[in-house]
Amino acid sequence: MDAKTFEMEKNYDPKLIEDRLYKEWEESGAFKPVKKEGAKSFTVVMPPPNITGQLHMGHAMDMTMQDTLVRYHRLKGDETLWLPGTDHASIATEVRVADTLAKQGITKQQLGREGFLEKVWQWKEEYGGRIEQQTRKMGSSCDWSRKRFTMDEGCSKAVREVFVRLYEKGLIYRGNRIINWCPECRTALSDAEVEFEEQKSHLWHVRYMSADGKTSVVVATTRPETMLGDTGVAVNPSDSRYTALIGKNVILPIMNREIPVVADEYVDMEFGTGAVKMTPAHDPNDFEVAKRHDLKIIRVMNDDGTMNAEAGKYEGMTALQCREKIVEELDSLGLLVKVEDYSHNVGTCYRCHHTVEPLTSVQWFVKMEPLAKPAIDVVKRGETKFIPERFTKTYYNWMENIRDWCISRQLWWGHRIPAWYCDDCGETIVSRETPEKCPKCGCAHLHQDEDVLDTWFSSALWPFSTLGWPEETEDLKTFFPTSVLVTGYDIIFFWVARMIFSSVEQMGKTPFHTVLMHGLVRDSKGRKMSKSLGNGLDPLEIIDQYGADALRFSLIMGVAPGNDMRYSTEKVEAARNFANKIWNASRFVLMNMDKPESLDESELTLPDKWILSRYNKAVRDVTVHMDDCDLGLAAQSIYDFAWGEFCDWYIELCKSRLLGENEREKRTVKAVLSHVLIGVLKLLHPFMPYVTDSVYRYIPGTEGTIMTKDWPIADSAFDFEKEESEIQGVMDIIRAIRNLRAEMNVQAGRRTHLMLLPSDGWMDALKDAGQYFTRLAMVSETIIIASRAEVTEKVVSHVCPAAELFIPLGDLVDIGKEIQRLEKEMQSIRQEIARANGKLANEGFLSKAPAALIEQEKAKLATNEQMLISLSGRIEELKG
RNA sequence: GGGAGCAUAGCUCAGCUGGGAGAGCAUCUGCCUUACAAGCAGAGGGUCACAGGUUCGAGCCCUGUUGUUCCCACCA
Repeated sequence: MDAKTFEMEKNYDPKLIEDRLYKEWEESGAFKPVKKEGAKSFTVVMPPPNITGQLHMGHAMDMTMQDTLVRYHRLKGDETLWLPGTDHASIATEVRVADTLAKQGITKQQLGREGFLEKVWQWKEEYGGRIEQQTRKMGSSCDWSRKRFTMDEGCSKAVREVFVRLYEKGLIYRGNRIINWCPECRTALSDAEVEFEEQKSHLWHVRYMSADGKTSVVVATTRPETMLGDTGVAVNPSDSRYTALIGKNVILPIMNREIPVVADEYVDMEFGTGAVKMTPAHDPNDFEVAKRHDLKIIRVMNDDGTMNAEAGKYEGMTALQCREKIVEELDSLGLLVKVEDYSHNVGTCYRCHHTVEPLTSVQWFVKMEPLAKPAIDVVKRGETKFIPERFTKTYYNWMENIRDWCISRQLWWGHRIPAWYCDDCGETIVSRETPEKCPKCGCAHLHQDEDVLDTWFSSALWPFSTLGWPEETEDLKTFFPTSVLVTGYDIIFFWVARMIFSSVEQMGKTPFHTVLMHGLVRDSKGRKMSKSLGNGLDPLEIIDQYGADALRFSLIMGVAPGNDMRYSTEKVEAARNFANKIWNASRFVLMNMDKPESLDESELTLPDKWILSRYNKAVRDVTVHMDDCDLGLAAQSIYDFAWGEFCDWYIELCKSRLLGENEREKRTVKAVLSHVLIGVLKLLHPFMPYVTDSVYRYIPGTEGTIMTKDWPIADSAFDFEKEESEIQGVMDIIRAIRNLRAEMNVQAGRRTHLMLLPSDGWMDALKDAGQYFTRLAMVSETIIIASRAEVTEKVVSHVCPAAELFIPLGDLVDIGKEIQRLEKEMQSIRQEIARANGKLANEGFLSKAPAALIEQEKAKLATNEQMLISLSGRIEELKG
């Protein structure tokens, strides 16, 4: 036994391996791209986790998929870069740090902007590294020397550059428009950042008297408090109930303000009373109507969600308090006509989940229409493909209906908007550099816009800002456009779409040719993992228990792209078992090897040729699936080959020669074993990097890490179609023997004789197969017979395509039951024959099915007919 | 209101351009057979939601129905 092998424990223990191996990979520079003549580049940018974040199952899946692709391409010899980084996560981080400070009794305001930002940077230093360490634990082979942060110097420069360019093209503007306002976070939000949730409420019907006091109109509203800001009532122009009122004024109750009745198509005659109160400052639709009819806009709410001076005596109340009071007052005035139960969707903040108030405010916007169109076109032209394809539709749908993007946030942590205002003349200056003086009036009284940018503004530039843009760097030239973007379908709008239009606009190209989507990792009951439910699982704990390879494999195998998956311990255990299987198969091979052996084709026997041929198939399958980004299928292919064919069959089939005395045979077996084992390790390495690399190093003749070796290529010299079907015949016989033994309750340790009557053409394949039956089917002696007449003992028998087999079992055999059993077998063969005959009698099938398929059916039919003859012959004998 | 996904073995899920339904777990039987009990061998278990259609042939393609999940829109 080789000294190296002796070190191998009986079970694979990830803890002894992972950290040490990762350190070695990283320090050796194996994660860095290697320039090679003629090599293609393969680039993945990591979706940057939040600096406040901790690794969760979603990240684990994301990282695993990326690493799997990256390791595959590295093995294929591509110039491969996986670029890691973190996101400053403006609002999330600010809220988080502010909360922590609040617990210490400190407010943001006390610290002031500078002081607060200092705290956040400290926080970043303290926690920003945490997720990096956790990413390492996953085995992620990203190039840490290139790691980036969305607020580092380069990314900040890219942000300014893009902002200024868009401003200069008129695609960024500042305006007073209705936006989503989170009173809790005290900032504007984009449409994408609002989540709707259904809430039970009421629909209040309120009577507004006409100015002349002769008539009235009843409006229905879910938000009575906003009536304080009403500046009109709208009805549908074709609504005969209200024709007389159009153009007249009504009196807004409580405020006693005269407001006009206008006609607008927006109003649905069927809903409510068919008359809608218009509150342009607090409702997006009303805002649009107001613009068309030149209605006044009166904001009645403060930024903190309380009522302002425009609300008169209600000033200072929260919206809800105000609602109660208003309803009371309307009731006492006799203007409350009725109250209906009503449930409707209320917008909430995606960060703090408090109710979002639509209100008018001066903010910065990106004009989307001119950006959206070319971004749709690149996908239509196939320059970026979504996997699975259905997400293309989601993308189009969003892009085609997109509204302008509100990008300013009333926060401190983030990229400050590069706009300055002249205190003297009011000029707005947007500039890459901090301006010294006002270009219009020449004064130096400038102050910068207080706001920061939406965090997704910088994320949108990630595929090129991380590569050095706007500088023309080597990396940018080599690695842009990137290859595959791996991310969850939940951030198509936030991130993927915005990267595409930003890249098309700034770089003139799509940022990646493939978007590989994955779903959510849910808990075992199918619920979304979340902090509030407390059902989240810590990937690090799983790694601690089962190893990183097991976790990785469990997140990949059997998962279809874009589909949600349920996490289950059983799955991880199964993956852990597979890692152990690989470890032990390797251990077996290595126990019997002390030096490298080379393959000599002339020495190969039936099982050798079979496994080499099957191995070729595995190589082809895995490669195709990897190229298609079908990681789940690729993993399945390796699993099936490694366990189901290599371990279960080849290793067992080769043992008689390997443990025998013939040195030449031994060398051949060793050569085949190591050839296939090394191949399996390479195929599996992208999925299970640790166990594969640690085993690889035990193999005689290998040097260094497996991760920088070559991806296997199927060698067609080792395709053996004939041997594949021959061994199929042998395997059928083995299975039949095992089956018969089990059925007859033969003691497991008892060996039995075997008599074989080969079918036509099978003699060659079977004449040396005795060794396999001996080892795999507890056969003591195999006797090839020429006719059934040679069977003189009490036997059980079975018909396989390759042979009829007989096992003498003496008194265990009950002739009556044996006849029954054989008749049952005959029955199923008859059904098969009927099925095949039916097909072959079908004119349509014969004329339209592929020739190969027809031949296959004919062959099967012939085999089955042969088997039927044997069976009925045997039954006749038993009966006679 | 619009769009999408899912429905396959007891459970969780695969199933590539249509060509005899698969895996893991669970269940039952028997095995510590010198790589592995985290293992080996054997067995049972499915009208591929339902109804039509296309086709020589449908789990897969088309139409509809039912159930379920999600996304978008936001009729006050």
